[in-house]
Amino acid sequence: MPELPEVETVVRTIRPGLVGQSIVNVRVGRKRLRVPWQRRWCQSIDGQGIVTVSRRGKWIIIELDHGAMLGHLGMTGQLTIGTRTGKVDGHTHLVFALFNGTQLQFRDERRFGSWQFFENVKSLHDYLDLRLGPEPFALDAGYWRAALAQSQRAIKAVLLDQSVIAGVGNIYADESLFAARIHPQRPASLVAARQATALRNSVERVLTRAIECHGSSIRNYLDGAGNRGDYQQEFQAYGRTGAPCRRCRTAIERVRVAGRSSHFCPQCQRMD
DNA sequence: CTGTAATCCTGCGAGC
DNA sequence: TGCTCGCAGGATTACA
Repeated sequence: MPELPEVETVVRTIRPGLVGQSIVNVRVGRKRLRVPWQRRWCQSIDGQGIVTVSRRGKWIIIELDHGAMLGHLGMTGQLTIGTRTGKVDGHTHLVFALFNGTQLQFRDERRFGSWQFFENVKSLHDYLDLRLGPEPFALDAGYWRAALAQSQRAIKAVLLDQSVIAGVGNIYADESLFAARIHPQRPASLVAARQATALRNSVERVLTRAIECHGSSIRNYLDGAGNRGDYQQEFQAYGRTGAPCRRCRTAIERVRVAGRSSHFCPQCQRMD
């Protein structure tokens, strides 16, 4: 569910309520998340102050006085700040009570999300650096050109590969490819230099605009205050199978690329 | 190094 | 109404 714009929006909406606060209690649900929460982490976290809240790719980093928590929203994760009396259902797996009476809650229907605690920030970043390429903003042109030139994979598969570029998911890959007029199945190495640059710019533009719209809410996504995003109203390709392309009226098609549904305009986005 | 499929889960809409 | 099927914003692993 959440890609970079949604994660960025969550971080921005929870940050003011978290920084400067301290965690006075941790409650853990029974059901296991993708990465099992270690009970001993509760001891480590209890009583700690929250120093910063940030994002790297689709990951959320909550830095504490000593150590840091690393979270991922998976497909259906919701991280919100509520009141201590607020309702939590069976899908709420972590509740961090704060000194001021509010609480940070993690709710996740499908439980593809995860939360981990690291004793020090360095080890957390080592963990991320192992998995993530550069952020998609101000992406180095040479790096991007080389990344595409040396890959025979479909261009969309490269966009979705977090170790090449961090933060792009299925929605924004489709939207960026549409904007740059590139067919999702086109081998990356065959994307011309001009097109590669166009794609790099499209990714940045699409993500920036999506952040302005507070992300896309199709089904589950909510920001840190429990509000939906609006970017779904601006989708050009994603989820528009059969609908007319907003540029040329040709019906949008859907194919499978890298195991994911991929939406594109067969007229605007040519294979050759 | 590829690509593909399966895996972890729950919920929803389509079709019968 | 109730059932089954396919699909869903992600990451990781196994396997051809």
